[in-house]
Amino acid sequence: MADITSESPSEKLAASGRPPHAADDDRRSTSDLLACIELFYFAYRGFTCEADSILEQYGFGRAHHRVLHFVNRNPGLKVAELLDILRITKQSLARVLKQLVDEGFIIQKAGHEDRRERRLYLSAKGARLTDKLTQIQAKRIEGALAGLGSGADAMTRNFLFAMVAEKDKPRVEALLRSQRGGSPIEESEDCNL
Amino acid sequence: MADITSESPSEKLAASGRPPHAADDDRRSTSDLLACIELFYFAYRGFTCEADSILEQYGFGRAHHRVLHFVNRNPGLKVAELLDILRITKQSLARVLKQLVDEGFIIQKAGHEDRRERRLYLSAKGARLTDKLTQIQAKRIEGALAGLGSGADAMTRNFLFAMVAEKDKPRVEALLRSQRGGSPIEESEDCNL
DNA sequence: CCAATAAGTCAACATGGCTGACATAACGTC
DNA sequence: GACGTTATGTCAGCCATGTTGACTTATTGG
Repeated sequence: MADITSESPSEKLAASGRPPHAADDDRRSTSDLLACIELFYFAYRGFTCEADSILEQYGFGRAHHRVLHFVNRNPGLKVAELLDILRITKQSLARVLKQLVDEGFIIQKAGHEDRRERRLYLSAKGARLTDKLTQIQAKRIEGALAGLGSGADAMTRNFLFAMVAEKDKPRVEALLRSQRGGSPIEESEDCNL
Repeated sequence: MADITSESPSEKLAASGRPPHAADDDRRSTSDLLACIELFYFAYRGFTCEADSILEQYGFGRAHHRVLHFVNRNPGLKVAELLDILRITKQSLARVLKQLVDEGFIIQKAGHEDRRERRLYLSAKGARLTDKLTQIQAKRIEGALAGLGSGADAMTRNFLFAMVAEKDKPRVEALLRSQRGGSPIEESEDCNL
């Protein structure tokens, strides 16, 4: 695969005829970082666009997708936890959550310990849609990783985690742990957000 | 650095007490891909949030940032080209572009060949703001790459490029090339989008 | 009984997408 | 020089999804 994004001196020379000069090497090449900034924007667009077009068929948007995703990943999630993950207001969440519940994609059950809580679960219908969305995004990521060498997998995850805002890192770490750990979030003692 | 995101069998065992079983290894672990999906969301949020808070001080949003960014990267950009990069309607662009021009962050000049064209440039003021935004994002990316091994740089760019939607790839490739190539977009013969 | 908590709801507003329709100026051609 | 095309700008209105503030309801626990 042609390495489109790299800026090795030889390629720089070959592609543009401009000789590399010392100023380009201020730590990491500014040009490379600029390329990353831009790529991140386009990559995120690529990441979401296929799922968006499926969601559109259901009259849903990306906000609905997020709810489906995190409920899928954390069955029995409390509304308050979801709010904390998404960092939006309950009014914003309510709008999309209500639709998802009304249309039977998400099921709410009162908590058995504390009946004020509404634990969120996917219905079969909700699981079907979520699976479809997940598969399309997983496929794209898998395809992207496939072209890269071994270790790309872990390196990419580490890069992405490092990009997460500091204040979000503990939460994201807990989410990843609980999900790959196996014990559902509602039954863990130490993961109650 | 603790590798938070990896799912090596040993860690899986240590973290959750759940033994790894064969079904986890369907090509790439589904759990790892799910983690990537989630990480991409949180990472993009981390990527944008600092810039967003600066923009807010100016009464601008992410839409303004995109315009500033691409004009900075492609001085003399035509409105039509910008529309094609952003994939939004001219009405949506007009709203933010008008603000940026009215407030003196962006300068429009009629093209010298075709005077219908409005070539876009940053004013000194616009360049100052854009630099501030770029620096904060570049710093975050640099920080994220710093923790990873050598080669993370190129691998990350390649991963991100691979995530770009197929229909966008030629355009993104051209953008990267023109910018690292050196010849400004308005003077190149073969890059006229 | 009562204060605190989890959740839901109503109203209003901002941003940034969208569509459709139309205006203006400049270009190029017949 | 008239005319069709192109590049851009603009008006009006709609939608999705974020925000704030205020208030209700059900439930918990002291």
